[in-house]
Amino acid sequence: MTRIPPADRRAALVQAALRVIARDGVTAATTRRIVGEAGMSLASFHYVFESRDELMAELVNAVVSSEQTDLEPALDASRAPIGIRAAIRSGLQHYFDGVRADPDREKAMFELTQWALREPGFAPLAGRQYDRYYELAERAARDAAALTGSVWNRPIAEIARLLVTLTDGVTIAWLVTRDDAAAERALDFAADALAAFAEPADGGAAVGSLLHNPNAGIR
Amino acid sequence: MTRIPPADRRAALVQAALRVIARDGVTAATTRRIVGEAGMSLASFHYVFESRDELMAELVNAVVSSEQTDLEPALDASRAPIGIRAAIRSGLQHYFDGVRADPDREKAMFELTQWALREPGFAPLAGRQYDRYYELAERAARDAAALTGSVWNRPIAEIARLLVTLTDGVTIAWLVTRDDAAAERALDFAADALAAFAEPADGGAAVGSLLHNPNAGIR
DNA sequence: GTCTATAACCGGATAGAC
DNA sequence: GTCTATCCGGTTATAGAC
Repeated sequence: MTRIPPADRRAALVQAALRVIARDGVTAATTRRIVGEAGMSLASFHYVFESRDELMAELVNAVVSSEQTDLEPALDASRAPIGIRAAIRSGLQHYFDGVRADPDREKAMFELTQWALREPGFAPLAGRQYDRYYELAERAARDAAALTGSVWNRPIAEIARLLVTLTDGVTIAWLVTRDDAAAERALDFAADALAAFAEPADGGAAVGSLLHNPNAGIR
Repeated sequence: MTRIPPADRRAALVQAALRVIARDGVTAATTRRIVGEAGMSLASFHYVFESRDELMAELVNAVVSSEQTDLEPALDASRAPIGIRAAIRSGLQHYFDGVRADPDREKAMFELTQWALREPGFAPLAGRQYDRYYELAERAARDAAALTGSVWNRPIAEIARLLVTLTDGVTIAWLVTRDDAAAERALDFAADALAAFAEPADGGAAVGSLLHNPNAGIR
């Protein structure tokens, strides 16, 4: 067959493995299934990868660095300025729409985390996966505040962790129950609770924060 | 060997499987490993179980019905009455202490859920697992309100779902990062946010709720 | 470099002796 | 009823032809 540069072959196998994992789970991602998905021979696999574990490590790294889980508020430049609560809620909705559009992908992310937690020597990979999540959440939190002229009154790293904690919880519950309405209510709750940690950037912040009604906007 | 009633043998195998899963994960729970753990022969397994799937189904059912994950506030009858926020926080701490005391068990619960979600025909089992969680959370929410003379101003089923969503998120984050301080902060956050959904049982509820400061008690 | 063929092993499940 | 021995398919990884 035509020769393929090893780097390209590795990348192709990682992508094939990701498709298999999304479709059938980490357990189903055997070397044979992966090379089948990639249209290669088994020997080609072991020509560019020492072992299945080596591929899995590269796969998690690829997932982590390409991860674009989107918590950014869906921006519409032409729209009127919105409050921080609406910005958070919009970002959460954006994320959740992604989950609903591709549940298998989300299931795969959880499976990869748990696989890494279980596989000896791979736990740090799960840590890096979550560091990346926190990084993305932090960016989203920063943008939401900037967009609405707000400031967070707690360290942004804490806000980011809460965001990930909440989205994880909502995602798992939805994957199990597929209850859209309950998920939306949980996102309302999350937006309300997080908005309580933001205040207007100008001086008159304290009063606004104190009087903020955490129930506002929950239907 | 000595004869063992089939029901006892089934139970013993389920318990052995649970130990293997907690120790080494669902993937490692092969029939051979399970019978090894139980000190039986492979044939004994297939004498009382049609297949490995049949054991797994019984195992999840056993887990679900014996599940005693404890979200109840740690009560001390001799202690002064406490507010709803403290009661919730105490229950969450109680739960989290359990997670920290036996992380493998918690990891196993997540793995079982994901295994069921993935295995054809077993998704309803994951649903029942979560129904049970919601049931336990609902009981805890009811008790916390009764204990503190409060009433929930939202359906208790919603409170229960939020509780499970929050504990799931906190648990996953902790299993990955092992960051105790961050978990405690998240539990503070959860207690504050949930307390906003409770009011004193007597008439003067509205004002108290409106003025409730969701940041109170977060260190 | 890429292939086919195979080694070496582990999985669930079963046959048949006792 | 419980055992040992075995079947058979699937797994990772490698050997060796081309």
